[in-house]
Parts: sequence; C-alpha cells; structure tokens
Amino acid sequence: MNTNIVEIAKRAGVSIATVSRALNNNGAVREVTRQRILSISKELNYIPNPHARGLSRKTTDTIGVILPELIDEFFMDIIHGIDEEAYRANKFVLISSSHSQRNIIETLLEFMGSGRVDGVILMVPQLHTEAAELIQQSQRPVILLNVCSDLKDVISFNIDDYQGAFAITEHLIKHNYQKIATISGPSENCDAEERLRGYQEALIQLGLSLDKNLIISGDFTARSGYDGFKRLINQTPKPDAIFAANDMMAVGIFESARESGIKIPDDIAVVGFDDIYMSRFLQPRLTTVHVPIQELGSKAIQYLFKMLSGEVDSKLPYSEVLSTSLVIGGSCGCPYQSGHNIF
Amino acid sequence: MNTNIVEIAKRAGVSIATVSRALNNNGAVREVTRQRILSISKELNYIPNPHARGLSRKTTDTIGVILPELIDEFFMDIIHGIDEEAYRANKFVLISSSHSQRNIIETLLEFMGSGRVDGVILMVPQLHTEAAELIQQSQRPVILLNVCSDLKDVISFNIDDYQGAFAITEHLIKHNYQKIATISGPSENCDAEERLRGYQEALIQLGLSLDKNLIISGDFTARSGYDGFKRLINQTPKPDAIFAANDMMAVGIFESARESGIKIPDDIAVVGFDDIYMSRFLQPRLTTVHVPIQELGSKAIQYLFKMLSGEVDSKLPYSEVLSTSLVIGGSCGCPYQSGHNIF
DNA sequence: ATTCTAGGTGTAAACGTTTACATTTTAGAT
DNA sequence: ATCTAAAATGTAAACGTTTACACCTAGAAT
Repeated sequence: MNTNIVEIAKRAGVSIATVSRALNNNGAVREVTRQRILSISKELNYIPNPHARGLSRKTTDTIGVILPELIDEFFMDIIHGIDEEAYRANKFVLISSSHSQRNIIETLLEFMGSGRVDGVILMVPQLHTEAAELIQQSQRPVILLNVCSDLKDVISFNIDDYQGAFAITEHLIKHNYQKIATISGPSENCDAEERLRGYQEALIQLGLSLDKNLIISGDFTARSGYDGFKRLINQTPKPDAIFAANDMMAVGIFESARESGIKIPDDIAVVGFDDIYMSRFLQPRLTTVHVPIQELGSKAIQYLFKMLSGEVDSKLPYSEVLSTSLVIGGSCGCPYQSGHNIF
Repeated sequence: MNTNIVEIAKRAGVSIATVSRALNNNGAVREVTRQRILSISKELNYIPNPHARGLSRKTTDTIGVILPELIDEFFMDIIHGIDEEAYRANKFVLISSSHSQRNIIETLLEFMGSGRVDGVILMVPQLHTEAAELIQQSQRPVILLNVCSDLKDVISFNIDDYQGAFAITEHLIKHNYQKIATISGPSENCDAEERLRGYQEALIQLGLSLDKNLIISGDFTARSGYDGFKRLINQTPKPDAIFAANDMMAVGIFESARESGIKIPDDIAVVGFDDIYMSRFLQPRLTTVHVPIQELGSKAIQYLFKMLSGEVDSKLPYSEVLSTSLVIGGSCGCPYQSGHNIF
C-alpha cells in the first residue's frame, strides 16, 4: 500500500498529529518542522487516503452529477463545463445517468446519504414528489438544472426556454409568416413545455391566432421531426413556417423536406432550438436559439463550491436563469451568407 | 448523520460484527437474526458508509475514467457504454478529462495511489513514458483505450484503425479513382497514424503509387478539413478522391466544396472515418467507417470488472481489437438511396 | 528566581466498517 | 446427563485521518 502519515511521522521524528497539521496547514507547527515534513512527504509521494479523510472530515472532494441521459453533445457540454471547474478546484466528479425515475432516488440516496459526494448537480426532465422531498431534506447541497418545478426552497439554474421560444417565434412573425406551426417536445418534459408556452404566447401577444392543428407533438428525436413534417405539409391549414422545439427535430424536418422536394425557406421556413453543432452545417444554415449549456454546468458547479466553502448559505434558496440568444441562419428566410464563421 | 451499524446492532440486540456479517452475507448468522437485522436496517434506511468500508476493505465501488477531452458525441458514447455497465454492476464512475499530459500523471496518482478508485480506464492520444511506467507499476488494474504504444504487459482495447482505413481506401480504389488524397489527423495522435498507415498500405498493395503531395495534414477539426480541401483542389496533381481521416474533417470538406461549387461525388469523391451521427445527414450521405465506440467502452469496463472480481488475472496482459465496418453512402460514388434508415 | 503566556508538540479518541480470534450456544451422539 | 463439534455470536484490532485536550518548552514580564 501507499505511504501514510505514520511513516512520515516516523521519518520526521514527530507525532502523526504534527504531520497532519503540517500537511493541512492548520494548527501551529514550527516552520523548520513543517518544511521537513513537507519534503519527506514529497519524497515519499505521499497522497492522503481519501477514505480515512472522508471518515474523519465527513467530506470527500467529490461532487455527484446526475443527468437524464449520457448521449449527445448537449449533455457532454454540461459535463465539460462541470469538469473544467472541478479540475480548477481540485475536485472529483462522479457521474451517473438517471437510468430511470426509480433509480434517481436510489442514486441520490447512495450519493448523499452515505457521504459519497459533498453535493449533487441534478438534471432530470421531471421531478417525482419522492425525489423532491429527498432533495429538500438533504443535508448536502443539491443544485437543480433545468428542472421546472413549483418547489420553493430550492437551488436551481435554468435556461430561459420561454424567452428563447418567444424570441424565435417573434422572429418568424416579423418575417410575416401567417401560419406558424410547431413540433413540440415530449409532454412531460419541462423544457418542452416552456418552449411551447413561449411559442403560444408570442403568437397571442403579437396578434396571431392559435391553431391546435398547427401544434404537433414530437419527442426531440430527428425521427419525430421527420414524421411531424410529413403530417404538417399534408394537412390544412398548411403552415408557412415551423418552429421545431429542438434542432434535432429540425434536422429530421430538413431530411423530410429534401425527400419531398420542398425548399427551405422558400416553400416553408424552419427554425430550431439548442444551436447544436450540426445545425450550422444544414443547408440553408438553421436559424435557431443558442443555449449556453456549458455555462449552465460551470455556473452550477461554481455555486455548489461556494455553498460547500460556506461562502453562500446553502439553506437559502437561489435561482438563476440564463438567457438564450438568436442565431440567424438562412432557414427562416433571412438573407444568409455562408462562410468561415461556422467553425 | 446517517444510521450506522452500531445503531442497528443496538436495536437488534447483537454485536456490530453480527450486523456486518448479516448485511454482507458472509460469515455465519442464524437465519432469524439475519432477517431481524435486515428488516431493521431497511427500516432505518441504512446505507453503508463508503469511506469506512473503503478504509477497511481497501476497495471503493468506483472506477475512474480518464478521457482526452470531454466534447463530442464520440467521447460521450464511450461514457455511455461505461455508465450502462457500471450501473448494472452497481459501481460508480469517476470521470475526468486529461487536462494536460502533466495532469494525466497526477490524476492517475490521485485516482489510484490513494485508493479513490478500484481501477482505471484510460484513453489518451499518446502516452508519456512517465505515465506508462506508472501504469505498469500500478497495483490497481488499468485498461488502455486506443493507446498505441509498444508497451507490453498492458491491457488494452483498441479500434482497428488500420483495417478500417485500409478497407475504405480499398473501396475508393475499386471505384477506380487514381489520385486518392488523404487529410490526416494530428501527427502525434495514434489513431491518426494508424489510419494514415492503412491508407498508404492499401494504395501500395493494390498497385497505386504513393504521392506525398496527396497527403495533407489536418487536426481532426472541421476547419482543417475545410482548409485542406482548398489546398488539394488548387494543386497538381488534383485528386479525384479524398479520404478524410475523420468525419469532422469530411464535414469541413463538404462545406468547402459547396462554397466552391464542386460536386461530391461527381467532381470528387469524399469519404470519412468514425460514422458520427451527423455524417448520415450530409448530402450526399457520407461514406465512412463505423467504429463501435460505445462497445469499446462497455467491453473495457466489463473486462475491468472481471479483473476486479478475480475472474481474470490482472497481471496477464490482454488486448482486444474491435473491427470497424464500412458504411456506404453516396459520397464515394456509389448509388445511394436516401431514406428512413438514417434515423 | 518565579510566574505567565503562547506556541509547539504529543496522546488518544473518534469516524464506521471488516475480520481474525475468542467465546458462547446449540444440537446431536453417547 | 455429558461430551463434542459445529454454528452463532462477541471482542477487539485494524484501516488512515483529524482534532480536542493535555503537556511541555522558551522567552517575557514580574
């Protein structure tokens, strides 16, 4: 096994307490002793045993991250944001997908009840009551990402889906499209709901009427965009623009349009949401809503660290909403010059 | 804090040793006592403290994963594969990107020297000698992913880059292209080297001559594909086909070709490598090499678990090479029917 | 010289398990 | 009833830290 504090103490001719104090820079240790201990521990490649430390300190330097799925650049970006900050702060990241709703509970318990992590970043499309209770009772801080819930006393970071959807719908309206359809996300999904709400509000507030027939439900997959588009173009009223609730579905729409020989944006305008990497390579480039997803991850973990260090009060509810921005391509009907900026 | 074994022992009127035995199902415990202990521990929502356990058992149920970067669906797929298996096996996954070569060493040490994880899955483009030594001395199992090294006594899982590159180059040759260029990956990158080697061998073995001018170095980014293409089409000899060492660069090529009004595959054929999700949506669909990346992750961790359980000998070197398969689109010149199968 | 202070150091308990070893209980054989 | 072996249980040490508390020193103040 590895060197431990006892070995260092022996070599330095001091007690383990002194070694501990020297290494952690707390408690008083004479400078010369300190240096001796430090150099010995360096020489022996000493690494503190995290279990012993965890047992004694009741903290690991680990934070848990639970995501709905581990697919897509989308979720990867969150992880990326989290990892960068964790690395900076010398923390470790325990990652897990919420394999099922049932499992979220168990994972949360395992993570926190046992002290395996110091805090958790949780992103789930929808929160069960049981899980919600768990979070509120938890000793350890939990940060919610994009979880719309009516929970008070919760710490959350969110993407402003509503505002983004409103803005892009508004953009379509300014183009003077009259029959603006949408293909929505899965109905239990909270992002999907907000995006739908933004779409509807924009229509209403800007003087267009809502038409149930122009709202098709999808499930965020390219396939559902493909199918949704087929339905939309064969019905009356036939839309002159479509707001896909995410880019993936827009990709499906593009594919379907190409097969049917329908020109975007001449025959029909299409816009998306998310600004995935791929969207900039569509022809014409997809007009979409940029969501600062990596920023979401890094902001969340930064706040988590502040809670852990006591810089902010963990008991205080806190909520931050990150706003989105429009990315104008050619798919909405705007004149668009393709060029280098896509890379 | 949480319930512990002492509390359970008290309630059950037995000693902590008996509780431990009952909970772990080792050692002899009378059935009736066992049941009593089990029901009490369920009632109290007992979760074993991982630190205490780790201290005593010298194992966590955690495995470490170090990836070169945390971007792309590519790496996400590996994580996905790992997470699925880990979940099945009730293990946890500690993830980290190798922020720099220097840091790989430190992370490895932190992970393993201290017993933070039971084993490590490591994927780095190229392995420093120092890191290599570390791995070979390590008490805990380390599995290398796609690390070409001449290290013996190592356990590794690899994608057969050479075979894939050979196959797709061969495919181009069968199309009767005469001047087949390649845009390679970064020179220190081991996947890139193997792919280049496969390309070159295919040309030689199938009777075409190697032309230095037809080998352009890229760096796996779309941008470098874009730039590389511009160079290729303005030079003599002008290639009639291009093998991009990954799909991302092929995307850049497509973009550049579109700008220049060059038709793929009529004016020039283009093929890629990786089979990223996006490649199927290119027009024409990209002919590429499918790499079983998620499988790479799950196979690796499965083997790791076997080592940990003692089912296989951790000291025995082992190596597995996963073969790739051609994905025929229209970009190579093959007749291609677009349709639903892309989803 | 004596007292006081504070900084430096050591001792030992605590954190929650697992497990070798010792002890008690049980049941079957006499 | 007694003996024996096996099964069930308990005791205590070990894992490697941190930290409250006690102790010891040296120098400053008296």
